Amino acid sequence: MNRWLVKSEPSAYSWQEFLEDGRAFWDGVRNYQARNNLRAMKLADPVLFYHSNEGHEVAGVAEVVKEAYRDPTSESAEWVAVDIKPVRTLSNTVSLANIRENPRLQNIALIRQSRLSVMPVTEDEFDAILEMSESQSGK
DNA sequence: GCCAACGTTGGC
DNA sequence: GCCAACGTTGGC
Repeated sequence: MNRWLVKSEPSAYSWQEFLEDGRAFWDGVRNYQARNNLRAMKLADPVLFYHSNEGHEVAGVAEVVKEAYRDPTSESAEWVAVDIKPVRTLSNTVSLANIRENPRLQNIALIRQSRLSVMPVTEDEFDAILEMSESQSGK
């Protein structure tokens, strides 16, 4: 099983909207590296949902419910979409600033490749983010 | 609003 | 095939 992180601008599609929808088509990706990551997603892989541009935070955990298929929003067959559904909302969001401060997350693609919108996350990185969410009881 | 990072395009 | 110009993303 692999773990992933996807970015969304809250003004375009927020975690809250995703919760209300109960499922989302992850389409519109037009970057080869991101597409390759979409193609590698398997059913039930966990996916962190990150708010870019505004918020700068991981808001929740989703999972893959449909593996890559041709992106209906593109005329070209080279682009793909996946479907994901919300699994749980983090008890506390984990901010980019906090991620930067965590020694376990120094190599996370979110920091190293800030423009990539779909990226793999290691098991340790995934666990570290969930632990940070649980431990920030006062914030 | 600015700027760094980086992907894409097009001239040569 | 190289590289400059340009566009986009996303943090600050």
